[in-house]
Amino acid sequence: MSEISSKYNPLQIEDKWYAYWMRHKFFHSEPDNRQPYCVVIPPPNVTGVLHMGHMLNNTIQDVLVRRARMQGKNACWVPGMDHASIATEAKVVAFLKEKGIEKNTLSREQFLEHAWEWKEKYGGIILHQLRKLGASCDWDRTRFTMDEVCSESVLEVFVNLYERGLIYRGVRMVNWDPQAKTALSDEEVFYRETKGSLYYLKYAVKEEPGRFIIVATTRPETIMGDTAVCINPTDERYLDLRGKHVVVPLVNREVPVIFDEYVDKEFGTGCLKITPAHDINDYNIGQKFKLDSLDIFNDDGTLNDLGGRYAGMDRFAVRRQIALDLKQACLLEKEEEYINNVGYSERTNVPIEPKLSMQWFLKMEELSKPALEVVMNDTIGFLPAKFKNTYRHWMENIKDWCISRQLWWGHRIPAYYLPNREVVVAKSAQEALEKAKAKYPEAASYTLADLRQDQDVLDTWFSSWLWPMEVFDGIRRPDNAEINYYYPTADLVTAPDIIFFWVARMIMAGLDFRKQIPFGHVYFTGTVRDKLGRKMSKQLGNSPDALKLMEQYGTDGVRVGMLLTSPAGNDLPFDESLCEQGRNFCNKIWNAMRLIKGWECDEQAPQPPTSQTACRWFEARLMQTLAEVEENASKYRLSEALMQLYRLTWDDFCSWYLEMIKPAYGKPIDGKTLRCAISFLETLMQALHPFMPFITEEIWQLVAHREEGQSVMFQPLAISPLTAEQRESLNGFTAAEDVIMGIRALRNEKNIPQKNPLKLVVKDGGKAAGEFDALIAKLCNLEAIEHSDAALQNALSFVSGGIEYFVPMEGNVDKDAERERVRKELDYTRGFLQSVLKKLENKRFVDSAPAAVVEAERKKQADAEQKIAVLEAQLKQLA
RNA sequence: GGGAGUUUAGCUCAGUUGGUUCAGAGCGUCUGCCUUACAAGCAGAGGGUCGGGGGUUCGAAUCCCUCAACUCCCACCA
Repeated sequence: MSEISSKYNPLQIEDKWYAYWMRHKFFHSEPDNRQPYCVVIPPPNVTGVLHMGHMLNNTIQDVLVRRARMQGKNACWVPGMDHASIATEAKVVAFLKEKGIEKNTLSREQFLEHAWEWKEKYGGIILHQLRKLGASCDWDRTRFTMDEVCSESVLEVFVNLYERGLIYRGVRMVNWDPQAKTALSDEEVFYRETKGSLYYLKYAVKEEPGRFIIVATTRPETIMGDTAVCINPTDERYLDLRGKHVVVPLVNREVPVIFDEYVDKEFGTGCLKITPAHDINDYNIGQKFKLDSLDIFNDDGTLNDLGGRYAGMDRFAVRRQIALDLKQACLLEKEEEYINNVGYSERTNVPIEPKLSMQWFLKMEELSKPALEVVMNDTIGFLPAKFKNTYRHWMENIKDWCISRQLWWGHRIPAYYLPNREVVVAKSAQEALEKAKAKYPEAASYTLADLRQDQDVLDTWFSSWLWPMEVFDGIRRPDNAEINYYYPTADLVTAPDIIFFWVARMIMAGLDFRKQIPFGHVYFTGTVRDKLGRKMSKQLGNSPDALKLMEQYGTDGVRVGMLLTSPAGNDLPFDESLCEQGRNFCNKIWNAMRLIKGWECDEQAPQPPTSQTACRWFEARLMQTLAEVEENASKYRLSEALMQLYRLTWDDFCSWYLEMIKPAYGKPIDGKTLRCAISFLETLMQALHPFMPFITEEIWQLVAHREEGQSVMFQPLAISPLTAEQRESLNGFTAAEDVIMGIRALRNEKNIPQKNPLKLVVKDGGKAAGEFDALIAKLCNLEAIEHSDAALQNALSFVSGGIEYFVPMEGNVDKDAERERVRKELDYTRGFLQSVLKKLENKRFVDSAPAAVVEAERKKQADAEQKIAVLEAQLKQLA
């Protein structure tokens, strides 16, 4: 035994077994005639590094996949990466900047060259980190959302949807970064409370000379773009202005007064200036009232010609200047400090400017209907189900999806503009040219050089929404053997914050292109938070280093730590002490193995009856618990399943069973018991393997001779229903356990060390000993158990299962203390009996409650009465 | 502003159709143990009027109403 360390040392063991699994291609899957079990990974960003969210998410996937694999299913977990256009482009831009290269000095082609180079060199680190986590992915199938299959699939889908009239171009307000001179996606804008001023401007009423209305605005520099002033139709202060006009100050342009509910009567003066080109709400109102849209800014944030004498000045300079000019012209009523939420560019940290631009959209209404239905009717099961509400709310209010992004890294939109100002959508320039020629007579002379491809790329999600199909090349070759076998996939594990971005859209794509749901269940993980309940983020620096954690506590320890406290949909308040608990569990298992391996075996020795009882009992316990574990796991209650195995291993196996069969110090163990113990340990390793893949493989391999190529991961659990004998054994143990705890409590209370043997007298009328008696004697160090029909003097006593037990004491027992103890218990039991009787005396209870419930109350009554009789007798003895 | 959710022991959470097993688990705390696999351990103990109030019921952590606190998502603050 001495050669095995008393501490489990995960480091070498983990690498060793991962290499072994890879060498034997245990994770590789090919279609065959077994039932498939397929999971596609939520593809991490190609730029990503492993963080706690990935740890949780991928651990759960690995548990599900390993369980299925062990059950004999053809398990296939497909890994991959997302090109993540925004995040990656930002990274590459920053990387180039460090090398002194500005993005806007590069051509698109040059930039993409750098980007691919960067991707090859630094991308995909996370996939290697997932191996450290033990992820049993089929690495041969690794996909990238910008590889050939995905790129072609995306183009095909785009063309298809365009031809069906579902994709169209439209105007939309985008976030413009005047410094970077680029549009930003919503994700690249962060909002910050910013101190500013609220300016109260005087607009003259044209029809009533001398009358002014006051408009409050934070952006006086946009008055050049005003095309109306809007008032709430229920605002009595201004009802008489209906049909009238006001004059924009300084600009001296007449604009109509319009009325719309949108305006908040309480805010400012209740008058809102409308600048459709520079505010999304104003734009919507402008659409509604068919107002002109005056774009007053240049791309760099200076004013254009519409700015009149302010043309060429920067927007903020104009704001200051206009305030002064208005004041001078007596058109500024007042100016007050005001704090509002301003959007800033993540890239340049300057306030973004809303700007109208032409974008591509996908119509969602038609696609969303069937996708809503399959979730509401549980064809796709959401775990937990509460996310069905969230999903429904979104799907019922779905808006068209803006799919274009003003970036370079991504799938370029396959739209080609022709000299005749028409647009053609096709998978390639060549096809576009042919389409153009077929459609427009004047295109006969066009060449490829006349085609101008759209500059924008597609939203990242426009490729990931095809992910479950793309990974099997199911878009380009919809009838191939793999997609037919693996699709629909079984389970998807993801975070709830991308339920709309990703989950909903995969369902729509699956139903639309394959007429089949993409997955059977969606397991939503929670958010990993720190002890203070904050989200883990780079800014806060409150995220532990995932790799360091695994090094420190062992991968299995970290996996257990995370899983123990993360039921589906619940946040995971992460605390390193959880990993410590996981590590301690590994150590416990390790030492159980050390104990068993350390026993010398004597094949000639007969099996002691105590061991026979113990083995019979533990087998029953094992079957009972494994059935419950299966029940929980099949309902995706993984935390609960793991906790049950934790207690089965720690309490039942280590604390009870091993103590029961442990031979006397230095003595060998009999062969039968040893084989039993090893077989139980093997079963435990199988059951724990999906949760703790490394230590279970190590121990499974250590406790018996294995051939090269064998693995615990393919050993299905054999769970049989409990027999009558097994139930009896479980009951016997429960009774024995109570007696043992009684004796231990006694020892504890009276400070009698375990090594001092005691005698136990059972007042059961001289009945024969039960099969657990010998075990009680062994575990409590009793020199004898005697059965008697009389109470004992000079002894400590306790009651268990309605029977009195005595432990004779040398010297005198403190009768007063004993009496006090018995009286207390008697009082409690009488009170309990009272409450039971109260129920039973209630006629309405007896009449209306189910028979079983009433019966149970009657049994409680009988038990309590019996116990009271015993206690009363004891009290008499002590008197 | 719109929607959803949560509230049970010091912490993190179970608790399925209202009723046996209903007030539970793990961790932490406290007490006693360096006992021969493990001190990353062993044996015990304490701890909660199930967020407040009201109602339905023979019976409520569970169903209804109401109040309060917290969290998340979406939209947005002229």
